[in-house]
Amino acid sequence: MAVMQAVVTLPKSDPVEINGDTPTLRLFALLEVIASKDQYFSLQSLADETDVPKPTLHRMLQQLENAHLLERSSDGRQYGTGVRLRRLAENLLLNDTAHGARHAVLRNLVAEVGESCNLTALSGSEVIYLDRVETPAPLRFYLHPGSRVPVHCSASGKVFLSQMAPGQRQRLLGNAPLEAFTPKTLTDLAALEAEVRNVRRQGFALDNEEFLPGLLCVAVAVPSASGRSNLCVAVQAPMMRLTADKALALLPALQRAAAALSHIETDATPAQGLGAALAAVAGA
Amino acid sequence: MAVMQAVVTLPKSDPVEINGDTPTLRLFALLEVIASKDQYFSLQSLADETDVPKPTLHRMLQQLENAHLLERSSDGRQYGTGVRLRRLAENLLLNDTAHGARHAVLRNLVAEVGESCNLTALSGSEVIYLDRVETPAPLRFYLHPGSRVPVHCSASGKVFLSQMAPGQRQRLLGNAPLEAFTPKTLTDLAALEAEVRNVRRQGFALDNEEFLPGLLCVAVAVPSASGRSNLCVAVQAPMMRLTADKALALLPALQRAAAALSHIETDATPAQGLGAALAAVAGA
DNA sequence: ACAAAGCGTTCCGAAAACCGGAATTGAGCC
DNA sequence: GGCTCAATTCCGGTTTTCGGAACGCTTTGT
Repeated sequence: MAVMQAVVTLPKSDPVEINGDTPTLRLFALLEVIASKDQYFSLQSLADETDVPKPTLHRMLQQLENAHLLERSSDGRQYGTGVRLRRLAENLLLNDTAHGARHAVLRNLVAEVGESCNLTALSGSEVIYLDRVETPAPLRFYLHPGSRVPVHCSASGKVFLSQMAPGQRQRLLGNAPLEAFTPKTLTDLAALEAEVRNVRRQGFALDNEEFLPGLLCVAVAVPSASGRSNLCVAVQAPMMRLTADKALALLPALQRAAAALSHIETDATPAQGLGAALAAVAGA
Repeated sequence: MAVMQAVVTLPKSDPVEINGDTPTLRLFALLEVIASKDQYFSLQSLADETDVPKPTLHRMLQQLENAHLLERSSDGRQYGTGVRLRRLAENLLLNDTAHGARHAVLRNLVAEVGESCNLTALSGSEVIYLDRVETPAPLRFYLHPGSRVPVHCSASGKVFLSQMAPGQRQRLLGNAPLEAFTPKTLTDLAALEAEVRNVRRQGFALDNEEFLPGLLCVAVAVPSASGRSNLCVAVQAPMMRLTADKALALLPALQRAAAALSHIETDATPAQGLGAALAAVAGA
């Protein structure tokens, strides 16, 4: 990362273009800027970093607020995401039409490792299961797609935490106690922080009976261009079949699947569209 | 007009409104319809279920496709979500930790008091439910997030009123008569004024069947630096389970939750200057 | 206490984007 | 070829958007 300098004056960062040939697309570009923030923001701060005229920005934000896509802290100076926008985002990820391609990758992975695999995302303060494929083995833990699990005691959750800035992580965890689901659940903030640092270093996370007794789980992030991903692939199995040692041996397969999923996310070009994604899967 | 005879044709399901006062909002409404689909769709199928004229729909979809928000299969007949839209959805959820943290506090509070809890804000002349967590008990009053309630007959509303300057309060209430929802609703301006003064003195507000018969509700303000926060936490329950006496016993828990929420708000606020950023770095 | 600065908000005429009925093109099917 | 159904283009009337300038409110500085 860049060296911190004590430059007291304005950071005066790059302009951050709000492009788009139509008003609507400009609005989307604005939303993308907003989506990249992990803090509330003011009209002025946006005006500073986008060189969109203030009245224009005001109108845009007002429009989004009226539609409940954004919310405003009622002193009128801070904006944040609204209910409707969050719901839209969740539905998009859940009903994703690239779902089929991803599902194929998961199915493949299950065939290779022989245990149930999940695709997860972070939503609010919980991990949500976007998709999953079951092991053929008769003994299994079943968590159906769409269900949610706390961040602090799931492998995927710990991966997400490991990608956050310290402040953001603190905000998410600091205000509610860490609920214990099993004796092995990490309920101490310092211990969790250490574990998270560990996860960041090794690039994967383990859940060793921290959520359900007898359940072991390994997760890796699906790489994304930005370096911060909101998708994880994970294997899970009863400890009876999968010990921590054996789980580590599955990492290469997991990482291969993660890479394939990453391609699905980025590869699709308008010219070839869905075909390309499907072909990529077939090649895997 | 001819007599209709061969009415054998289409089931003609419900229209599915695409509302919105501006072109952009109409486009969002369309995206919401799309986001609810779990498979590819054609222009025609959308036209059938939304009664938006085909050329209009075509233009909208084209616009979204050009912006890579949607993708189209190479034969041009099937649409699906695009890379950019998925990334937007992921980023939105990924960075929305403020909301996640607030939700966690609410969940916690519900676990403690055993009744449904809400987070509310003043929006215009009404109280809006920002978020809520349900009691596990089977008997409940359900008001979903995003719904609105009048100020004069809700606990949160009275808290908001109690923080206003007299002139502001008068402006808000003076224009329309106070609608009576139950026999207990305060419809007299002087009575309401007295109640509000009461609320300010004691620091919390009670709604004793003033909005819905059988519903009791207690609210406290989430403290803010400015001294006038427009965020409230509230517990609500059927009087059958929660009498006014018992409700008072929950106040300490409520206030603790309010304090926690207050921290989240200030943490997630960019504030003035570098303070927040430096604090975050120091936390590393 | 008063002035200055910063921020959100409102105004309004010019310019751009949107709308959708009607007509056109292009596949796929008797 | 003739027919059907879907996607696409046309185009002029209507609705939105745009943003410089000016206005108020609050905070900051002296």
